[in-house]
Parts: sequence; structure tokens; C-alpha cells
Amino acid sequence: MASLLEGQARPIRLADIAKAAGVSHGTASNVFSRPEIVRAEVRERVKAVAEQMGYAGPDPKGRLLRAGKVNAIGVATTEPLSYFFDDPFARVMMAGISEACDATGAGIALVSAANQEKLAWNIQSALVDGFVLFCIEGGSRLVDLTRERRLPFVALELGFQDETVSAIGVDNVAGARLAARHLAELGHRRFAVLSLGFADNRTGFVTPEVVRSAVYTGTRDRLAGYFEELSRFGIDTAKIPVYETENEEKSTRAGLQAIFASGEPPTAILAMSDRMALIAIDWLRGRGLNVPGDVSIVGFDGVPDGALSTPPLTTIAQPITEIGRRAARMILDHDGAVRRETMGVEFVVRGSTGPAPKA
Amino acid sequence: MASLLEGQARPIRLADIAKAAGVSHGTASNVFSRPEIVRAEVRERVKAVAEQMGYAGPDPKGRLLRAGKVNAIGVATTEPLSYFFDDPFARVMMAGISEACDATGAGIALVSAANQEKLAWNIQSALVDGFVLFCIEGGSRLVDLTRERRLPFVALELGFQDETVSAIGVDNVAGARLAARHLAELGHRRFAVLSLGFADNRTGFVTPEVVRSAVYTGTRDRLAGYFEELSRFGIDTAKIPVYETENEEKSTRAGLQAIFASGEPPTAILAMSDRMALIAIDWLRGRGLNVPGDVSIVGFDGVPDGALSTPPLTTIAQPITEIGRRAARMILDHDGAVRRETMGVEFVVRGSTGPAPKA
DNA sequence: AGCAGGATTTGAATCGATCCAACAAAAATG
DNA sequence: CATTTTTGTTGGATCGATTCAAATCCTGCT
Repeated sequence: MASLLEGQARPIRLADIAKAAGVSHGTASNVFSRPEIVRAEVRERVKAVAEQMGYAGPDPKGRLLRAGKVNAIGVATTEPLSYFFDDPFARVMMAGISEACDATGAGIALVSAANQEKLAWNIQSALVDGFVLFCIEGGSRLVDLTRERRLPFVALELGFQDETVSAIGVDNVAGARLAARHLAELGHRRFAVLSLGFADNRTGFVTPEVVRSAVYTGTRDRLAGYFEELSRFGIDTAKIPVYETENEEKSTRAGLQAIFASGEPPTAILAMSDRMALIAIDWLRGRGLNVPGDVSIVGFDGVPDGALSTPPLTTIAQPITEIGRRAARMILDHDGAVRRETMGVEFVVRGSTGPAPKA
Repeated sequence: MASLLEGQARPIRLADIAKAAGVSHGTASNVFSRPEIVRAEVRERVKAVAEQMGYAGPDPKGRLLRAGKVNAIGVATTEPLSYFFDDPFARVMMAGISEACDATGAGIALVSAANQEKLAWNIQSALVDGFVLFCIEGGSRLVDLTRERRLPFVALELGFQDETVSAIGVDNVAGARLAARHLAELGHRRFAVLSLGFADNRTGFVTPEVVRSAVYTGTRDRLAGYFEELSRFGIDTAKIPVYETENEEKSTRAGLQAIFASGEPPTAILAMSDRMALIAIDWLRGRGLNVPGDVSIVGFDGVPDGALSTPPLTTIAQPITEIGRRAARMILDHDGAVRRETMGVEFVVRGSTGPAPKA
């Protein structure tokens, strides 16, 4: 009864049970953290007292401060938390991260924030040993914020100019070239590009100026890959409309609208993400256009959904899970070095591409 | 240069910069946590020193101990971490939890473990203010473990006998009855049940004995609901095969195999989860059976995938997101009370059910 | 100059553990 | 029986911050 009341008043500390059991706090600590070094008799007595007083076991908060290591990695993004469970790309990536964490017993803390101040605070106060950053919108700010924590971190997905941060990405140029070559070889000559962001918070048709001043070099590289390859086929890339979206429904549909508003609609779409590609398939169907009969589409990423769409999506598959695993491991066995890894991509031909329609 | 070297040696503490700036640590602390109460001049000086010495800002580890609150909730399961990103039910649930957390700025820590010892340790050492428990396999152990932390927690999904723990669930009996009635009204008379677990780690056909000693009352209630309703239609429920699976591919397929091995195969399947229902649809197709022509199927849960299958799944939809939101909020604004909430379910008729085949 | 009263600063106490050098007791060894 | 070794226990130091009562500094006013 007394113990119940006390429990209500304030949680029982290790020191309390040490006193009650008549041992030093050092010994009491050992009872829980290294039971084998304390005499059986004492151990049992202390445990009994702890049990009887309703002690919850050593508080991780206290342990943490002493130990220094949290044994958890933070995964951060500027999207809302639900992004981790909604977005197919994120989900596969998280599966990879989870695997690595499971293997070492580390935990995962999800960090995010709707607004900028909260983001800053959340990054600053996250109890983690390091961060994996999902660099979508506002990625550069995320990197800056994280750098201030002076914890190890890895930037994912989109490349940055900044060579001083660890990052894992894919060979964007090579992937983009594969996609472009495939379409060109199928006879396509009129192209459009659904592009990821070049800088934060802009959408719409892209000018050479925008490309030149790209913050996200991943986007720039993919575009460069597309163009390089298409040039080889004698295609005038300057005429290709490149529409920058926010990689979601609204802006992607707006882009398609804009692209197909022209007199000479494309017969092939190069999408820098599967998400956009999938939206495009849906949009085109809604317009009565056949994929790949009228328009061929190649995505980028290789998310599982792509295999299930109608038609299934031809795409450039990134080793997403593997990227996640490596990113997590980079943090888990961090050695202070800055690493930049580039993974290969795989070309997956499915049903969303076909010969150019005879015009 | 010097600062760099020192940085390598050991991280700079608040006390270090306090000394360097010639102020007390109290003031130094205020510079970061309540800048408005320190004189502008001092504030700037301290900040400058901090900047120059490469101070990473107040370490959350230290702050945490003092503050007592972590501002994060743990979500725990006995499944591997990737479960959170793979399983459709879990994903929708997490979306709800995320929403509630986003709203209050709380973080989410994912807790799991392959083996039992790790589970115990992970639960014991998670830095959280409370837990949301996904009670799948081994749920009772998870509850016991969590109880020892003496932190607020809520059990999800499957009911327990134990009335002393907070829990959110759905009206399993009502939902099951809706499903059963629907099929009975369509003229079905030969049924089979794909069941969730009654106790940990068993699969196979279920005997009355198993039902009586059920650990998971949610499973028991769903079965009771099915049977109650079918009885009303004069169906002999004692003859209905009930196969308990682990709610994944292998055991579910084994169950279907076993069920359809009999001379009088069912024309209707009551699945206690959409996952099993979806697997069943696939298995039946593989066997050349038409759904719903030959066999009708009703799921339970209402996961988004169910709407996309061929045929789309008729199911009992739980308000999954809402359950997640409430669970998170129960932890976030915990008041010490034990709460048990039962949510209503919604019957969603789609394409996997039809009239019983003639014959 | 003297003083009230607000604005700042200080420094000790606290949060809850773990670590470790030193010591004590018991057991083994010569 | 003296000496070493082994085994267990102790209590102070530490992890890195925040808090708060008390001390100090200003400012304006009489």
C-alpha cells in the first residue's frame, strides 16, 4: 500500500532500492547491469526489494547519459511522418534500414516536421547516434541543420554539390541513358520529361538557366543522361519539354496537362520517378490514350507498385533496399570518414513501353 | 585548427563554452534554452564562443535526464522492424499514429526484436514516454514486458482477457456477424474459416478446446460472431472447418490446402484478416477456381490493398487510421486511467462475394 | 547619497544511472 | 600461519544539461 502511494508520488530510483536493501548504489546498479558479479544472496535480496517497491528497472534516461550511445538511428525528412509509411520508395528504403538495424539491435527514430522551426527542433533534440536523411524538398536545409548536430549522417537519394557530406546515391547518368536509349531504339522521337526538383519549391517548365543552377545534382544528372543519349540519336534535346514537379499528384498532373497542351504531343515520357510515371499512366488513361500504344513511359526508382500497375511499368530500378541497408550501416559503424557511394541501377523492361506509334 | 583537434578529442560541453565565455553554466544554459532572459551582449558573446569552439548545441541526452520527458512514443511489436513498412495493416495504423504525433511534435521510436531477449532489452531500454503495442504473435509476452516499464501503454488490435491494460479494438463480434450474414444471405451454406491465432505459435484446424482456452479474445470473438450469425440460418457450425494460421503466406496456403482437401469444399470463406483473404483469392485463382463464381470470400480489416485486388475484396473495415490516432493520443495525453475503447466497423461490399453457386 | 525594484547572473542541487579505484573479506597458496 | 589471489562491495566522480533561490548589478527617484 505504502509502495503504491510512493509510486504515485515519484518514481523509485535505483538509489532508493539500494538504500532499502542496505547496499551501495554501485552494487544495486550491478544487480541489474552485471548480475553475475554480485553475490547470489545479495542479488536476490536486492531484486526482491526492487520487486516489492515496484521498481521499474534502471531508467534508460539515466543510463543513456552515462553510456553516451543511444543505440538508435534517426531517419529524417522534411515530409510529414506519414511519408515513411505512405510513399513506396520510402517504404522500401525503410525496409533496408530496418534490416540493418534489426541485425545490430539498433532502434529507429523517425524525425520529421511540417514546419521549419519544428524541423530544426526535432533534429536538434532527437535522441540518436546519427541520421539518415531523406533529401526531398528542402534537402539542403535538412543537411545544414543536421550538420550542426555534429553527429554522423548520410544523405540519401538526391546528390548535392557538397562533397563534404556522406551520401549514397545511384548512377543517375547511366540510368537515365538506359531509359532514353530504350525509347529511342523503339523509334520514339518526340519526348517529354517529368522532372524532379532542381531547387526547392519550384515547379513548371524548366529553362537551361534552372538546370545550370541546380541544387539537386541528381536531377541534373538524370536530365543530362537523358539528353546525352537522345542527342546520339540525332534528337534535338533543346525542343524537349522538361516539367519540374513536386513528385506528387497535383503538380504532376499539371505538368502532363501542360505538356500535352502543345500541338505536337510526345510519344514518349521520361519520368524521373516511378511515382510520376504511375500518375502519368493514370492521367493518360483518363484522357483516352493508350499506354504503350500511344505513349510510352519509363519511370525511375523501381518501386514494387510499378510491377502491379496496368500496364506494368518499365523503369530504371535502384537497389533501394540495399541503399537503405548501407546507409544504416554507415551510421551504425561510423568511422569518422566521409563516404560517397554510387550504386548501379538495373533496367527493368515491363509493359509501359512499346514501339513509337506510326504517325 | 585547435578547435578541430579538440572536437576530435571529446565533444564540447556547455560547461566548456561557459568557462571560455566567462559566464556561469547557468547563464550559458539560458543562452540556448531561454535566450530572451539573458542580456543581448552576453548572449551574443556566448553564442560567438560556442560557434567558434564548434559547440553542437545542448546535448539532448543531458537535457533529457533533467526534463524527464522524451517526447516520443514507442511502437512495439514482436515482428521484425520491417513489419512496420511491409504490412498493409501496420502501415495504415502507423499513418494514424504518425498523424497524432505530428500534430503534437512528438517523435516515433520503432521497437521490435527477432528474439525474445532482444525484445525484452529493447522494451526496457527504449527512450520513450509510452508504448503502443501491436499485439500479434506473442502479444501477451509483449504486454507483460511492457508493463514492467511502468510507462503508459495501449494494446492494439487483439483483445486480451486482461482488463487491466488499456486497449483499443473493434467490435469483433458485430463485424464477424455482418460478414457471416452477408454470405448466408447470398445463399452460401458450406463455409470455412481462415482464423487468426487463438494462442501463440500454433496453426492448424481448431478444436472447441482451443477456442475455449483462447488467449486472444479478439480471435475468439470473431469466430463467435461468425458462428452466432450462421446458426441463425440453421447452419451447423460444428461442421465448419476453422484453420488457424499465422496470418502470412505459408500457413494460410497450407490452411487452404487442408480446407479444400475435403470432399465437400466450401463455397464461402470467412477470413479474419484481409491479408489471408487476399492470399486466398490468389490461391483459388491458381487452382482454377473463380472468385466469386465458385467461392466467395469476405476479409476483415479494410486495408487499402483490398480495394485493388482482382476481384476487389469484400471486407469488414476497421477504422484503422482512427485507431492509430487514438492510440497515440492515449499515450500523448495520458492521465493514468486505464481505458478500453471499442470502435465500430464498417461493412464494405466489393467484388469478392456473390451468390452461392447452384448445385 | 540612499534605496526600492526590476533585470541579470551565479552556483549549488538535481535528474538517474554507470564506472572504477580502493578497500574488505574470503579463499587459495606456500 | 603469513601471503597472495580471488571475489565482492563501496562510495566518489562523471555523463551534460536545467532549475531555482540567492546574490549582484543597474536605473530611476527622492
